[in-house]
Amino acid sequence: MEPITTEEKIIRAADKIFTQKGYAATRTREIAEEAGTNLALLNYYFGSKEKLFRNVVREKLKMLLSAMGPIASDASIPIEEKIRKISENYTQLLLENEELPLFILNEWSVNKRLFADLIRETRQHAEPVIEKQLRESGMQITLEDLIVNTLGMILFPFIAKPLILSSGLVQEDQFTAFVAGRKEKIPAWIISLTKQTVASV
Amino acid sequence: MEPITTEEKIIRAADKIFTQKGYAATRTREIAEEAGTNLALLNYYFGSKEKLFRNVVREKLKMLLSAMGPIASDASIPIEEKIRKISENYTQLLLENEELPLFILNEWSVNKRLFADLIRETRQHAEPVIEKQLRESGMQITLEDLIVNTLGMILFPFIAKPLILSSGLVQEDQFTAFVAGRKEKIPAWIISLTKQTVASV
DNA sequence: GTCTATAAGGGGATAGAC
DNA sequence: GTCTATCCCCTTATAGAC
Repeated sequence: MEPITTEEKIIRAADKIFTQKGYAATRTREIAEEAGTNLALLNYYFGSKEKLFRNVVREKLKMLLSAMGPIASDASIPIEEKIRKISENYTQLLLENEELPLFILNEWSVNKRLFADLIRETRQHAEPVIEKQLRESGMQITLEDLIVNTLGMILFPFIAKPLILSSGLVQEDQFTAFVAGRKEKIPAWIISLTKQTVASV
Repeated sequence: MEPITTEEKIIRAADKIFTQKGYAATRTREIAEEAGTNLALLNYYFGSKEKLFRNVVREKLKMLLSAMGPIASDASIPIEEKIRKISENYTQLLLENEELPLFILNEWSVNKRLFADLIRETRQHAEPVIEKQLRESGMQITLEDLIVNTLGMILFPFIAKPLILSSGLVQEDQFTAFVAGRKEKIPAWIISLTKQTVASV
């Protein structure tokens, strides 16, 4: 077991505070305090608040995309199995990082340039693979809708957690069970809505 | 046509800047400039940045909830019709206020106390009504899953818009058509997944 | 009601001792 | 590598003239 370096302590503190409060509301002094050190060392190691933030976001974004990319772009995995695995992986990841999706999506909307840079490093290009599998499977849904529905079902409970709790729809101590339960249901739901024929109005 | 008062100009400017940047990143000077006035008047009318923010959030939250509440809590509307109307209303509202859901959900997660206060003023209590309709309809889904799935399908494209555009899944100039198309499909999707029987694994 | 000028404090960053 | 002290700009808020 390596001792934790000061640099690592700062990264972990930054991770925690930035993810909780977002870039703008975060004070570098608070990160330093959380890390058990001081402001000068933060700048000594990372140069500036912004550089430290880029560091954190890069890791978080990688975390978020790597729970999906390798599975989605593997042509040997059938599409139903992909949905099952992604639902499982993501829910697991998010249960350990509940603030992750809202943090990433919000910072993304505020700072599109930063993410445009980072996404170029990380892209997986799974779309053509799934597109092909989708055509061959005869599913009644477009690629865009399939992906948006799947991600929405998985991510939305975490994004809207305060609303869900405030409304009393789910009790705080049952939230984990709620999303864990959903991760089993989501694949079946997604399959069922790809069997949808033209709706009678 | 009434002339727009200074107070109203400030509110509109605050609405725009807060919604775009969030509370922490917003500078009161920028709101004043956007309103074509100055910092002193902002404090003359609203007392402080925070009070102005509460004002904006109250209206935005009301806007978000009123697109759903009155329909959801009306026991005379069948459940399928509710889903159809809510999908229609929300999508329309969000097309005119794309940043609304991410703004509200993000500020909510940062400042739970503020929203706890505001939600008490605005609550609709539609859950018991829908719960009853759900039991009588024989749909194979829980109330929580029905609501989370429906809201997720409607809201998620707007929340994840930068991700959806960056991935190339939808082109910028087709985003409106994408979500407008979804608002017709969502009711059918939701119905289809409530017909889901126990999945064979 | 509206403005200019300024107070008071917080924020990120750095100098320089150890 | 680590710390304390400090710089200096920017922010919110207010005083006071008009």
